[in-house]
Amino acid sequence: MESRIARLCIEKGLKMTGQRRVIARVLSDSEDHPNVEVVYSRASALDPRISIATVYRTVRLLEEHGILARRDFGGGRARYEPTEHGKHHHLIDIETGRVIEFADPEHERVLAEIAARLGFDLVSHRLELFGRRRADTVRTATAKARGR
Amino acid sequence: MESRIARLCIEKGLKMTGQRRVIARVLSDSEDHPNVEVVYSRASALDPRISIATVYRTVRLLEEHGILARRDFGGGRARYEPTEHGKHHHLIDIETGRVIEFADPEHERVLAEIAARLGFDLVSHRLELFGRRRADTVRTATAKARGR
DNA sequence: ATAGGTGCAAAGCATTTGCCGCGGT
DNA sequence: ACCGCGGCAAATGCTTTGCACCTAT
Repeated sequence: MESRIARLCIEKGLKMTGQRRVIARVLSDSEDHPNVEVVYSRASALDPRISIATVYRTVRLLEEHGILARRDFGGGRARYEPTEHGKHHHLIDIETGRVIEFADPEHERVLAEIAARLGFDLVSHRLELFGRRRADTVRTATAKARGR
Repeated sequence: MESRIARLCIEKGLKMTGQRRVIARVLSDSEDHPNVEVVYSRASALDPRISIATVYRTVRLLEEHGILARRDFGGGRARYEPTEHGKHHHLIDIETGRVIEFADPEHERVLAEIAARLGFDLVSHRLELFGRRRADTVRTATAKARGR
């Protein structure tokens, strides 16, 4: 059966080749924020006749069509996640590189207000927190957010 | 007379070569967020015997010593600004690339709280807004923020 | 004197692209 | 059949580095 991202591609009228279907599946199934290298190795496992150039071309295409979002968590490689994944931001554990997602709807509004005050319409924004796990951490309900 | 950044270098016990003095001066005098290429050309104008490799090495050194902050405003090149420039964030005009600085002290606290809630100490963060100038913009007191 | 800085050119790394044969629609 | 896609390797753009010489301290 078609993966969620493959279905989005079809909706947009993109040509569905074997390679794209595999890459779409990998991305649909990923629960983390893989970089191109990782997408490539996962895709290769499903179908070895895929080149990394195609992965680069495909993630770019998907990004241009608003299906994927490109992220920069430091480390010099772009990382990707499906956009239809709900509004959230990222907290990167600087010791392990682990990425934790969190939502803060109120933030959005505050940022738009700041932009408006400066005479701008907010088009997009980037917000990443870099933190160190506290030694005395008690696991709370919110801390359950799945690492990605 | 020594530039502000040159003085910081001396305080830290860094060897002050002619090239470093020139680069320090360029950075001290810059009111924008230059990338390495721009720092290089400004430095070359003051003293042509400077290589771009030295600029790369120097901004890196200054960053490691906390004198410069590296920024990423998109476009694939790192940009730099002195750290002792007050806490602020950046709004990038997506049409012109112009960078506008704004401060929002309250933000800091909110972000630290979010991190704490997730069990982390906030070490650093990244916040950039990307916006489009509003056609009907009336220039207000806050809009005077100098583009950088 | 000597540890460290500099210039140059080459290497690195992530990403893009030209070319040409191949495959979806 | 036609146009776009994919593989490969070469190109690109930013940044780093090896090496031999030079300079602050």
